[in-house]
Amino acid sequence: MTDNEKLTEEKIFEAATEVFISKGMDGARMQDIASKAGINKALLHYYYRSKEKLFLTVFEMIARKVFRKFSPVLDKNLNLEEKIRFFFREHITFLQENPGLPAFILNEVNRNPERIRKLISGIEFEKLWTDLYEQHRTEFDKYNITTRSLPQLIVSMAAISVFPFAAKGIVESILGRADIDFHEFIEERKEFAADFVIRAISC
Amino acid sequence: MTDNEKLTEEKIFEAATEVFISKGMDGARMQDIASKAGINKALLHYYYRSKEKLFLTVFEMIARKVFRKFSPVLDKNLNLEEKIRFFFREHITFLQENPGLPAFILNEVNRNPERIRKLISGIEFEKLWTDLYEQHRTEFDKYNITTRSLPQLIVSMAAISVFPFAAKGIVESILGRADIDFHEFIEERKEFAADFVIRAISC
DNA sequence: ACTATTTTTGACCAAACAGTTAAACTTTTT
DNA sequence: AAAAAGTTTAACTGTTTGGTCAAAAATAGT
Repeated sequence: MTDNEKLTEEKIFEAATEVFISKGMDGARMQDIASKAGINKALLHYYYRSKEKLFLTVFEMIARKVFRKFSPVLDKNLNLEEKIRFFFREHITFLQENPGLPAFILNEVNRNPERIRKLISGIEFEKLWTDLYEQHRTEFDKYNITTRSLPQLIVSMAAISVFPFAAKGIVESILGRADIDFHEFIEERKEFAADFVIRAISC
Repeated sequence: MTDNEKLTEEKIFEAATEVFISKGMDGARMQDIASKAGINKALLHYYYRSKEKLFLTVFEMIARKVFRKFSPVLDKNLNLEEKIRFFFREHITFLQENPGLPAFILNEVNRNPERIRKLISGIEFEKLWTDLYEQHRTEFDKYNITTRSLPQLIVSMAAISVFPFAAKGIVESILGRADIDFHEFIEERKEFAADFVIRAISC
């Protein structure tokens, strides 16, 4: 039955996603994934031939999901300030719902750098830079953002958004000492981050 | 010979540090560490009883090294702006020399959150916050930095400094597409980051 | 109802792995 | 120089792991 097949394959994929995110490629056990999916270990290899193949499927899907979250910024018809607010609101909300993704991706990319090359080799970055530049040429001039400093700005924005989740354990621990709840901190961060960046560029 | 002993133990520790940083706890193999140290695998267990013990020794040493790098900011007799410049210059330079540390620590803390609790339980954060506040009370008032926004600011500064290294593979790849060298990018970042933060708070 | 195909399982395998042991070798102590 | 203590090794062990296989169970095709 092709209906059942979809179900099983999906159950495996979901279980694998969970286990890989929390344990990483090396720490994950095929038996754990099978158990979590409520099936036999042999059935895992029936659907996905090897651990490597299963991992790659999961990793690509997650990476795509994450990187996709950066692009809506490009086609929104907003001015630079609105775009920055839009980005932090949407992106941090996405990470709130998927707090484990940054650490997972960062770790796996570091463990095997070729993975990222394959993933981003399909993206037309040249077009991306130029598009962004075209869209906000006058504002970039006004704010003194040059070809040289734009990457610094973008990496900084990604950092401000992603880092608290990538370092969740540490940040959570330290905030706890000051009686600050992580969730509250993140909620406030959506606005703080936008204000912060906008002030930084508009002086 | 206690001289030889030190040498062997040190050789093991150095080899273990290298392997653990590049492969992580789960990915590291005792045999690899032994080979890299130029010794027998049994000798590893003679000096450090188990993989867990060896890892913990290495991890604590690295974590201490990293966290220590945040504290000099507190006892330097500089005004807030100078301190921010000092922090980014020193911290980014440190990460330049140890580019693998952020990803390693972030990953291992995520993999086992209790580790961090033990580490930072010894630090007096309450004193740390208040010290910082005492030192720069007037400047904080002037810049509108409140008890509420200070943690946001500090996490943002850590993010701006650490993230490019934690996500080195990704950042390097994307920069490469725009013909920007990672090392150059980092070199420029020391000043960019300081300017960025100072402008963000002084408006 | 019978056959062919697909899905699922339990039992198994070889490789990899952390850790052990007993003996050889080296250094220190007396 | 002999005994004691500390260091290093090769060979081994028990377990965990990813992966296989043949047979059973379920489903689809006729």
